[in-house]
Amino acid sequence: MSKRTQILNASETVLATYGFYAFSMQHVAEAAEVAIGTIYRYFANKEALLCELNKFIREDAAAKLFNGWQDSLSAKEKYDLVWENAFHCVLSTPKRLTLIEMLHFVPNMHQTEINLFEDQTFKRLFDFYQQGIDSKRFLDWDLFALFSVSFDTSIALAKQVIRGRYEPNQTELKKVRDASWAIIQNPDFNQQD
Amino acid sequence: MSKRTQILNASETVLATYGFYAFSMQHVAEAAEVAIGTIYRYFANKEALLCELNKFIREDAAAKLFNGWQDSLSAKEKYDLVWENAFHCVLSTPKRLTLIEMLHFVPNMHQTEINLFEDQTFKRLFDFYQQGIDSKRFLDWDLFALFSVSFDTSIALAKQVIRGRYEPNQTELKKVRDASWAIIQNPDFNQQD
Amino acid sequence: MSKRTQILNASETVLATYGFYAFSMQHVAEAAEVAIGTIYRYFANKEALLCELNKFIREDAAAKLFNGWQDSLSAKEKYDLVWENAFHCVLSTPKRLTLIEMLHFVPNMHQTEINLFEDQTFKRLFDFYQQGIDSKRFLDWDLFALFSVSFDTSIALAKQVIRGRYEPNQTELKKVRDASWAIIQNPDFNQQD
Amino acid sequence: MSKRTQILNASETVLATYGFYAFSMQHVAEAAEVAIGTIYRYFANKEALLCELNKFIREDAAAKLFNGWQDSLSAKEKYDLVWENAFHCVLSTPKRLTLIEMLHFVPNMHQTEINLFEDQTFKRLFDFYQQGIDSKRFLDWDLFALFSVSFDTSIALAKQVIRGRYEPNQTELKKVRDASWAIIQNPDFNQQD
DNA sequence: AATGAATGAGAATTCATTCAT
DNA sequence: AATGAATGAATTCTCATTCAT
Repeated sequence: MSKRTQILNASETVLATYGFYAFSMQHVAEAAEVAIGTIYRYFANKEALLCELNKFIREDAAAKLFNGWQDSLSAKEKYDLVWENAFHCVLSTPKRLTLIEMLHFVPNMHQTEINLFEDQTFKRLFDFYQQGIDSKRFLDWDLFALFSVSFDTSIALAKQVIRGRYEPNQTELKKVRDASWAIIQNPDFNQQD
Repeated sequence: MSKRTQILNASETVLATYGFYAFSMQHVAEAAEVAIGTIYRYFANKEALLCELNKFIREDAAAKLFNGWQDSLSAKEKYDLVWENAFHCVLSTPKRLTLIEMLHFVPNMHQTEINLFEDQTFKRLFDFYQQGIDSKRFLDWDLFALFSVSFDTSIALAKQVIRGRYEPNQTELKKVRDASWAIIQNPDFNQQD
Repeated sequence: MSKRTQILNASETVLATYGFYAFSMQHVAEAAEVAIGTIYRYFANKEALLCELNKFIREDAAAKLFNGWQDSLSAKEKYDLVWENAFHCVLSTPKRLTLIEMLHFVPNMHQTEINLFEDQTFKRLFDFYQQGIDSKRFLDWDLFALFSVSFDTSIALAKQVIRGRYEPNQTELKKVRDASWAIIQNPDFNQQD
Repeated sequence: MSKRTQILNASETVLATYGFYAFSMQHVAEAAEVAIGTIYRYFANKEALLCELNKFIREDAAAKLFNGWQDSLSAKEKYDLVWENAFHCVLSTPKRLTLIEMLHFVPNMHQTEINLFEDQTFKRLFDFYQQGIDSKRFLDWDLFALFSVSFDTSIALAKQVIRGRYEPNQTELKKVRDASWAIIQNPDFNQQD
C-alpha cells in the first residue's frame, strides 16, 4: 500500500475514533506509522488532507455500494443488491456517515463540488432511478423524493442498528427492503405486467 | 434571555458556522457578546459546554417536533404533524443534524446516556408507534424498522433539500408523507375499517 | 514600561544578538520575560512584530539624532549637533544599522512605505539641507548628493569604529566633521560673508 | 560553471530575493537546479555554505572593485576608477551590502577573520591610501578617517540611488567624486605641485 | 458577577539533514 | 556523483483556562 493510502486510511481511523475534536496530524502520523513530515510530502496541509480523505471515502463507499452489480440483473435484483450493500456498508464502517457529514465543515469544501463528485460516483444509481421514472415503472415523482422513501430507508435502518436500537434480522430486513421497493412502484405500470 | 442561554445559542451558531474546526471559546464569547471569563461562570469547561449544548439542542428539537400536538388529534393527523414538523425543523436549522452527529465525539458523551435522553424527549413518538403496533394498526415489525420507512423519510427528504438536490413542493411533499404513512399500515387491520 | 515596549526592546536585543538566523518568538519571549502567547496579544504575527520594530527603531533613532536641537542654533551648530549625534548613536547601538538593513527583507515591508516614514522622521534634517541649497549657502547639488559627502560621513566613520579599524579621537573627529561641512559650502556664497 | 559555483550563485540570488527569512536549502536547490542532496556533497551544511558564500561574494566584489586597475595609472585615475567601480558595483547588486552585513550573523563567522580576509582583498586600496598618507599627498589623518570622507561617499551615494532618493547623473557624479578626492588632499603638498 | 490580560501546553507546519537507490 | 523521499526537531501560532481587578 502506498504511503499516501496509508495516511488516508490512518486519517479515517483517527477521525472515526476521535472526531475533529482531537484530529491532529500527530495522531494521524502515529496511526499511519510515518513521520509527521511525511504527511506534508503528500498533502499540502491539514485541510488538503481532509479534502482528499473526503474523496477517498466517497470513492470507497461507491465501490462497495455497487459491489456485485451486473447489467444483466433485473431491476429488482439491482435494487436489492444496492439496498443491501448500502445497509452493510453503513454497518461495517459505522462512523463513516458522520465523517461524511463532518467533512462538510472543512473550509473550502463546497456543496456544489461535493454534489458534482457524488453525481459521478452515484451516477449508476441515479441513472437506475431515472430509467425507472422514464419507463413509468416507478411513480412519477422527483428522483430524490423517490430516493427518500426507498434507497434512503436502508441507511435510516442501518443507523438505528448503529444506535443500538435495532437488531438486524434477515427476514425482517427483507420485508423492509421489499416494502421500500413496493412503495415506489407505479401501480398503473405493474397492472400492465 | 439568560446569559447561559445566550452562550448556548451562540455556541450552536458558531458550531454551525465553523464546525469543530474553529469552535473556540473566543468565538463563542464574541458571538454571545460576553467576556471569555463569563463562560466559565456557567460551564466548567469546553467539554461541559458541549455536553450542555447537546441537551439544549435536543430539547429544542423535541419541542419543535411536537409543536401543535394534541391528544385529541387522530392518528393520521398526529403523524402528519410530526412528519412535517421534522421536515421543517431540519430545513430551518440545516446544520443541526450534523451537529448532533458531531457531538457524539465529545469525550465523555456516551451513546447510552444519549439514548436514555432521547428516549425521554421522543417518548411521545415512540409511544405513538408502539400503540400502533400493539393495536395492530401498524405492521407487526420492530418499532425502529417501521421508523426507517415512515418517519425517517421526512428527514431523508429534508436532507436532499439541504443538499440542493430537491426543491420542496407542497403537493409532492404530501404524497411522500402519505406514502410513508401508507407503507406502515397493517392491511388486515385497515380492511376491518 | 508597557508590555508592548518590553517586547519591542527584547526583539531588538535578540535580533542584534542572533540576527534573523535565530530570531525566534521563543527567544523574544524569554528576553522580554513574557509568555509566547503574550507577544501575540500585541502583534498579529512575527512579520507584524518586525514591521513594528522597524518603526520603533527608526523613531528612537530620529529622537536621538535631534537630541539637543534648537531652532536658535546657528547652521553650523545644528550640523555639528546632528553629525555628532549620528556618530554616537551608531556607536551606542552598533548593530542597529544592520538591523535596519535586514528589516528591508521582511515580507510586505516596502521601500516606498519606508521612505515615507523616513521623510517624516528625518524631515528636520531634509529641511535643513533644502534651506541651505535654496539660500545658496550650500552647493547647488541634489540634496542626497550633498548628504553622501557630508552627513553620511559620520555614519561611515562610525562604522569603521565598529569594525575595530579606527579609534575615535576627539580632535580628529572634529576635523572630519568640519571637513564634511566645508565640502558642501558654496564658495560664492561664503565669499559674500 | 561548476556545480559548486552554480550553488553559490543560487545562494546569493535566493538570499537577495528572500533574505534569511526564507533562505532554505530547498530554495537554493531549486534555484541552482540541483537536488538537495547535491548541495551536501559540496558543503558540509548550511552554515558552511553561508561562510563560503561570504568569501565568494567578497572575492567577487574585490575583483569588480579593481577592474581596470593598472599600476601605470596616476593616483587620481586610480581613485576615480575605484570610486566609480564601487559605485556601479553597489548599484548592480543592490542587496549585496545588506547580505554582507547579514552574513556577520552566521554563527562561527567572526569579525577578526572577516577583517583579515578584507585586509587581503582590499589590500591594494589600503596600500594606495597609506602611500598617499606617507607621501604627504593626503591629509595626515588616520587611514580610515580619510576613507569615510572619500571612498565611502561612493557607497553612501549609491545607497541613496538604491533607496530611490537620487537619480544618478554623470556630471554631478563626477562632481561628488572629485569633491571627495579634493577633501583628502594635503593643501601643503599640492602647493608644491 | 463580569472582565480580559496573561499563560503555556499543544497543534500545524517547516526545513536541515540523512540515506537507500 | 546525484537524487529526493523520509525524518523529526524546532518553529510559529492557537486557544483553553486562570486570576487579579
